[in-house]
Amino acid sequence: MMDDRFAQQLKKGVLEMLVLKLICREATYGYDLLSKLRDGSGGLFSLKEGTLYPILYRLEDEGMIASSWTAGEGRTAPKKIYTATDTGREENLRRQIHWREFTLAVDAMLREEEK
Amino acid sequence: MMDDRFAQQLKKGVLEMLVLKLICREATYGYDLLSKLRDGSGGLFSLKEGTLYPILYRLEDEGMIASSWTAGEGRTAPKKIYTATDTGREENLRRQIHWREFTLAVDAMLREEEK
DNA sequence: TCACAATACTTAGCAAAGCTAAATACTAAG
DNA sequence: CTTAGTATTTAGCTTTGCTAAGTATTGTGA
Repeated sequence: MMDDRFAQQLKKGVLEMLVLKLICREATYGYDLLSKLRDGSGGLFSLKEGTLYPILYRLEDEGMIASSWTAGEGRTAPKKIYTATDTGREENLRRQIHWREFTLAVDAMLREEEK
Repeated sequence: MMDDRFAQQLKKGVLEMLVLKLICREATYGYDLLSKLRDGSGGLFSLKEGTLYPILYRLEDEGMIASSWTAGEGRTAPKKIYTATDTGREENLRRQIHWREFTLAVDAMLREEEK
């Protein structure tokens, strides 16, 4: 498993982008996001709660997402459901576009021929 | 010009990967790397010296690159020339492979259809 | 009933790396 | 001799992912 400093640093920014994207896709809560990130990335984004929750608080502070509590349906503890705001959806698009431009630029630099 | 927190964070790790790559391609020195990064990325990686030099010291500390001074040829100040070591070349390949896998995984998550 | 596992959220503190800013030094040109 | 261009060094800040530990609720099984 590759989980050295390099692998860790690459996630900076990307993680928050993915969380925002997932919430834009469908309103959901923290613990569920952990599974979605883990399963949707082939294990590459297997976060501990301590990594995810601060991201959610940050996104909420910045007005990208909004939260509301729901009583634990059936058998589980109460959940804090997060929904994307309009600001969040705009920012989500902006980030995806920038991510695209960014990776294109990096790939171009990596591709340049050896001398 | 997009240079907010998001844009900044995306560079984490990538910058060091690109610097190592450029030195693997051809032995060179700090100030020259600044131009190569700026020009090769369409201005996306327009670093100040204070960003680049710590990367070089880190790579040297870790044995990825080695340095030697050359007297300023012609009209300029002395230069510290960096050359990739065998370790550095191996690590360079490893990082490029990981970068590829990483971006593929992220792109796959971004692509998943909206509900 | 009562302990335990599963679900779910919170918080504190650390480490890594990019950023700004400023200082130093050498050479050529005016 | 002053200024501009080249080149390296260093200090200190900020953001964000990481580990680790803790709290609370509910259903299940001994």
